Amino acid sequence: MTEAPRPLRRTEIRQQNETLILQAAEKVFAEAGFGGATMQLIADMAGLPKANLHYYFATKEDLYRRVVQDIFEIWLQAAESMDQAPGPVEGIGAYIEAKMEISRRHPDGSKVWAYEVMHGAPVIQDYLETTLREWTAGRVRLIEGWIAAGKMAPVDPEHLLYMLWAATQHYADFGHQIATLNGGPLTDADWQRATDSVKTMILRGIGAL
Amino acid sequence: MTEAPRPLRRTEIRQQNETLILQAAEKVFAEAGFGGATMQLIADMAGLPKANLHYYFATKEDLYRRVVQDIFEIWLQAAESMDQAPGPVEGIGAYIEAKMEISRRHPDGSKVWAYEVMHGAPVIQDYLETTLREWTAGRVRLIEGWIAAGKMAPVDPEHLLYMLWAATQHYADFGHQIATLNGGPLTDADWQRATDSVKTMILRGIGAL
DNA sequence: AATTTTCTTGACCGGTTGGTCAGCCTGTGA
DNA sequence: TCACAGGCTGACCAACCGGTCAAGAAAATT
Repeated sequence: MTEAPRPLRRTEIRQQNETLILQAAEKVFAEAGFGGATMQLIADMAGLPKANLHYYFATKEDLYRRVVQDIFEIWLQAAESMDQAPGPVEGIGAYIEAKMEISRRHPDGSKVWAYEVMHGAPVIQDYLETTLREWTAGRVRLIEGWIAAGKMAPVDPEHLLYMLWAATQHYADFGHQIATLNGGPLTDADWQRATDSVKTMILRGIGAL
Repeated sequence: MTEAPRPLRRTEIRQQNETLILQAAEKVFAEAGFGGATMQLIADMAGLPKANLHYYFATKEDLYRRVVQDIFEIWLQAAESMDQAPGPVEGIGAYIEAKMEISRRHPDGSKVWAYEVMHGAPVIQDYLETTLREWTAGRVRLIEGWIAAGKMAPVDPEHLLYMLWAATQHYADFGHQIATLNGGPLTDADWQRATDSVKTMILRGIGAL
């Protein structure tokens, strides 16, 4: 017997179904890519008829764009952990922890982002050229300040950022490969060890330890 | 006026067309993923009729599998640079250089590999479980030997390997993002600086410098 | 020169895709 | 209570997909 569904308000309905669809879409896009994903598959995963998806999201591209944008927001929030830190040990350490946590909690989102960038960023090119470029420039200045203050070795700030992104996102994007080599999904202890390893190697690599 | 095509031998024809198709396929699979790629697109890029593709490769999956396998071979060859090195500075240094060179020369291949692993490795799962696992186990022992000999800090060998893969392949898989932030494709000097940055940070990060 | 084998290709096919739409259902405000 | 706007969906469609095939062209073999 199914539980009696309490009547929902209009705004609730919209909110609920949009997030339901977005969650399903994130998963399907991560598993199959944009071209491999089908609206029918997303609909089935969301438990809704396909036509209902098109009521909330006009086209497949619109839906995909929303998924990518949502991920970008989460991704940018982690950046705040880097600011207002006295030095690289705290700032970069916190950033690594935040990014590793995202790789763990939102592996599908990370994959969709990777997929989008890998294929030339047809949807979020403007974000790369504006928001991401500005954010990067700001962190480069921050790192240069730390270097000038003698708090870390004179590494190239851009390539340090690339390494931070690469090392942390790798645990989401290549999670399947890691799990295979690990003999199964990473446990809590595995994730802790991974985070510690990345932090130790990078912080020592930039001469901050 | 077109140049008179010298008559080709059978083996030449087969060889020539197969590599022509494989090159086109690598590019298209990298740009669109397996699901987004179409045989028609690959055929157009190779300058052949679609039916001709199916003469050399029975199915789209067969063609895709060949592309992934070819990349895996190149990828494994770079591993040899790590062996027969007296210590981590030479071994890991050479490995980073080899992997960076692959990221530069075969960015499409790297993307197809990333795409394959990201989507659960449906085609090359057996390679991960056999060849890659054995290779990894061998390098873990190599690194453990270097640690025991006091040639580097006691880092977790697996996570060091993940960082090597992540940092180097990032320049291929996320090349578009890097080029955007860089204001254009990386020049020779940019690639040299990138390689040096990765080498310096990682080698210092594992206490080998 | 004749014959066999390999290679090439336009035309075609069943199945699937993203997207549409008319009509129905259901909260909401008067 | 009633009218209306927002939410829902089965049925449908043109376009496109991977793959097939028969018939012809070209090379190898006899």
